Amino acid sequence: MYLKKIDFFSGLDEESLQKLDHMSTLLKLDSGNKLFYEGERSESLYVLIDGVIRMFKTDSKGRQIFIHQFTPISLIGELATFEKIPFPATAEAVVKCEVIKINFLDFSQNLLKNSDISLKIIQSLLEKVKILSNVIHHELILTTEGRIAKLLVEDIEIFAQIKHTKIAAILNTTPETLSRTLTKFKQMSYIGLDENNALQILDKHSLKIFYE
Amino acid sequence: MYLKKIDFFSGLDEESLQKLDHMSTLLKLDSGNKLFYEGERSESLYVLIDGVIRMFKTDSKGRQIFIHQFTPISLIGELATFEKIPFPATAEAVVKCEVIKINFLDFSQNLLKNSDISLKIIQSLLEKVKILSNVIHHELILTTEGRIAKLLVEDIEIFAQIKHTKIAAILNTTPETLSRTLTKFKQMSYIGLDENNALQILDKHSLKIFYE
DNA sequence: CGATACATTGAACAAATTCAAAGCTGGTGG
DNA sequence: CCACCAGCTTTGAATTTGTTCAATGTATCG
Repeated sequence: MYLKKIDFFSGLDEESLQKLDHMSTLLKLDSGNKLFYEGERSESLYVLIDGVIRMFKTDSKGRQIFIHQFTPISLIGELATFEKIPFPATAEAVVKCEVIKINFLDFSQNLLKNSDISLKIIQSLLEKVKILSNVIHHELILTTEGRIAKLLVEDIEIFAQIKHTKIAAILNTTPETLSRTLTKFKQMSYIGLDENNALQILDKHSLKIFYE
Repeated sequence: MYLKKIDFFSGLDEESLQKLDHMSTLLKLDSGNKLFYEGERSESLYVLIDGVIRMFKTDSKGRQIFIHQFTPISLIGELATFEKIPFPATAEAVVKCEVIKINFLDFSQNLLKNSDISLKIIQSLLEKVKILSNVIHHELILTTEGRIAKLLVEDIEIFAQIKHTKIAAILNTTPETLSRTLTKFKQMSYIGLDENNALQILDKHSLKIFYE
C-alpha cells in the first residue's frame, strides 16, 4: 500500500494504516487545478505526495499575493480543518500533483491519539509557523529591493530557469520593478552577466546589506 | 503549587508537575522589560501567566512592526525554541507580567511524550498559525483604511480607552494617517461622536466594505 | 523573415509616510 | 479661577516607494 511509503505515516502500525486507507482518497490534480479556494471550509486534511502546490491570497483588486510553494511530503490545510475556519488562502497545483485527502473527523478520532502522529502534526505546524513568520519578514520588513537582493544571493539560478514575470509574482512585485531593480544592481556592479548571458553575483556583500 | 492552577498543565500528574517545577523558574517583568529580543537564541519555553506581552519586529529604519499582544495563558517562543532558530520578533511586557520560564531540553525529554501536553502544544501552535495568518491578511491584503475600519467595527471602545498614537502603532500606521482616515469616515458619516465625544459607528455596512 | 511573447523604459499615478506647523485640551500651579 | 504648558491631534505639503499604463525594444522559433 502506498501510504506505508510516506514518511508522514511511518509511525503507524498495520492496523492504523488500514484505517487510514479507508478514511482517505487519492486526488490527482492537473496543473492549474485548485485543491481548495480561500474562504472555503473543509472537513479534510491534505497530504501532498507528488508535485508542487502554490498557496496564494487574493487582494481586493484581484491581485494574487504569493505565500508559499509546497513540495512533498507536506501536510496542507490543517489550520482551517483543525480550527474549523475558512481556508486563509487558495491552493493551486503548479504541475501535476497527487494529494491524499483524509477525512478529518475519522482522522482525529482514530489517529490523533497516536503519539507519533501528533509529533508529526507538531512538526508540520512548526513548519507552518516558520513559513508564515518568513512571509511576514519578507513582505513587511524587507523592501522590494531587499527581496530581490535576497533571491539573487540565495537562488541566482532561478533567474535563468523561469521567466522574470513569474519571478516577479513569487516576489510579490511587478516585472517592471524587477527589471528596474536588476538594471540598478547591474549599474552598481552588484550583479553582472556571465559568458552565457546568465546573471551572476559580483558583490554578495553589498546585496546582503539590502536584506540583513 | 501555582503550576497546578495553570490550564496548560492541567493534564499533568503530580510527579510531572514536580518535574516541571524543577525545570522552570518564575520571571517577573516590569512594563517595558523585554522577555527576549528578535534575533536572540533560546533554550527556554515561556508561558505567560499574568500581564500582557507585545510582540513586534523592527524594520531597517528602526520602526516597530506590531505583530500581536498575548494575554494569559499563552505559550510564547516555541517556534524559535523547538526549531533552534533565532526569535523572529521581540517580546515586551506592556504591563507587569509573570512568565514561567521552562528549560526546553528537560521539557522535551520529560514532558513532550505526555499526550495531553502534546495536544496543548498542537493547540498553541494552531493558535500561532492563526495569529500569523491574520497578520498576513491584515498587513498584506487590507489597506490602512481597511484596518482602521475593521478596528472601528470590532472594537470601537479602544478609541476612547487609549491614545490614538498607540492605536496607530497597533494598526501599523501613523497618527497622521489615522487622524486623516477618521476625519474622512466622519465626513462620510460612517462614524460620529456621541454625547460624550466618544466615537460611535453610524454605518457599519459601509465600513465593512473596506475590509471584507 | 515575421509573429509573438517577454523585457525594458518613461511618465503618470496612488497610497501612505515624513516633516513641519498649528490647533486643542486637560491638568496644575499661581 | 484661569492662564499656561505639555502632550496629543490635526492639517498641509513634500517625499518615498512602488504600481500602472503605454510605448518601445529584443529575442527566438517556426
